[in-house]
Amino acid sequence: MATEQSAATAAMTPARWGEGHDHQHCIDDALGSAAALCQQSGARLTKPRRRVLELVWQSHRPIGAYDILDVLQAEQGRTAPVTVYRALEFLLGQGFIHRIESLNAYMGCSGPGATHGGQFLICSQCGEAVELNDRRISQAIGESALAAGFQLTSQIIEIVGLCPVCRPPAGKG
Amino acid sequence: MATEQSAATAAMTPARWGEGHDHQHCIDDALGSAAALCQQSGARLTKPRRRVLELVWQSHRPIGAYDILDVLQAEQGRTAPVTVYRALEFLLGQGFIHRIESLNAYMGCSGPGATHGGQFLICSQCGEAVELNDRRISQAIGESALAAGFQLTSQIIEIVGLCPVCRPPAGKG
DNA sequence: AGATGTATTGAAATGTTATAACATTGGATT
DNA sequence: AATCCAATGTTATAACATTTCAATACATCT
Repeated sequence: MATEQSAATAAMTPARWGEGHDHQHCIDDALGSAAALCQQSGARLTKPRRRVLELVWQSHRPIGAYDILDVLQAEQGRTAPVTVYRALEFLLGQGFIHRIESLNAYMGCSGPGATHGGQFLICSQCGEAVELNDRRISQAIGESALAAGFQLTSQIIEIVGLCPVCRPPAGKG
Repeated sequence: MATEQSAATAAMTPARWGEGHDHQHCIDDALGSAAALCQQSGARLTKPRRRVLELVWQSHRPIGAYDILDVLQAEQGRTAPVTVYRALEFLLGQGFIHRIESLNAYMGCSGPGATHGGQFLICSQCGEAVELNDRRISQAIGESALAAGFQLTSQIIEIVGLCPVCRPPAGKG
C-alpha cells in the first residue's frame, strides 16, 4: 500500500526529521500495537511492562536501563534493577523494543509484529536513532555469511553518524 | 576430501576453518605488524601493551577485558582493570584490535594498517569470530545512510550464527 | 468461593564491565 | 642532574546486568 520501498529513497527517509512530529502519537501507537499484539498472543502486558515500554518510547533516543530505573524509583519509591531488566526482557522477546548493543540501551521497535533484526542509524550528536529495514543490507550480509559457510541467526547493524538535523549543512546550500 | 565449498565460496572462506591452522603464526604475525607499524608511526608498543595484544591474539575468540586481567594478575600479581583498559584503548586506537560490541570483548584485527570498520561473523556455539571486509555490505549501508540523510562515521556489523565447524552438516553430503 | 499451579513481581546481594582521579615511574631532552 | 611528558600504578567508583529466594497476582478447576 502506501509505503512502497524498493527504489525509493523518499519512502525510507525517516519521517521524523521531515517536519514537526507528534510524539505523543508515536507513544500511543506503540502502546496500542503492543496491547493488540499481546491480546492476540495471550502475552500479558502488565503494568510495569507497559510503563517501561512507555518510558522507552518517551523519546527517540535509546534509553539505558538505569535511566528507566531512575524514573520508576522517583515514581514509586524503591525499585530494583531487575524489575526493569525483566520488563525489558519481556518487551525484547515480544519484539516491542530493540537493544542497541553499542550503547547498552533500548529503543522502541518501529514495526512490531513484523520480523526483523533491525538496522539502526544512530546520531552521535543528539543521540537519536532510527530503525531501518533495508533489504539490500541484510541480503548482502546473508550472502557474505553464506560464502563464509556461516549459518546465520541474527544481525547486529548499528550505523553511527550525524543525523540530518545535526550534520553540517550540505555544501552549496 | 578437500573442503572445497563451491567456487566463489572457497576464496572467501576464512582460511582458518579450512584445515589445520598454525596459530602461533597468527600471533607472531600480529605482533610483528604491530611492532612495525609502531616503528613507523612513533607509537610505543610497551610491554603491557604488547602483552595484552598477545593475549587478545591467544585465540580467535573475542576475549573480555577481565579475562585478560586474570592472566596478568596470575603472571605478575596485583594489576588493576585500568591497566588492561588502557592497553586496549591504545591497541584500538592503533587499529590493532577491534571491539565486539555485542560481546563486550576484543579481538585481533586481521588487517591492521588497512582502513576498515570491520564486519564480524561470530559463532554463537564455539565463540570464534572472523573479520570480513565485504564492500557490498558497507556500500549498501553507505547508500542507506545517505538516503536517510545521515552523514556516516562508523559502522558496527556483527553477524551471529554458526560457523562451518559448529553448524549442522549440510543436507546431502 | 476456595484450592491449586504457574507466571509475575519484589527485594537483596552479587557479578561484570568500564572510567575517574590522583600519585608515581622512567626514559628522552636539555 | 633537572625537567618534561608519556606511560603506568593505585584506589575508588560508576555503569550495566544477573542470581537467588520470597511473595503475590492470575487463570482455571472443583
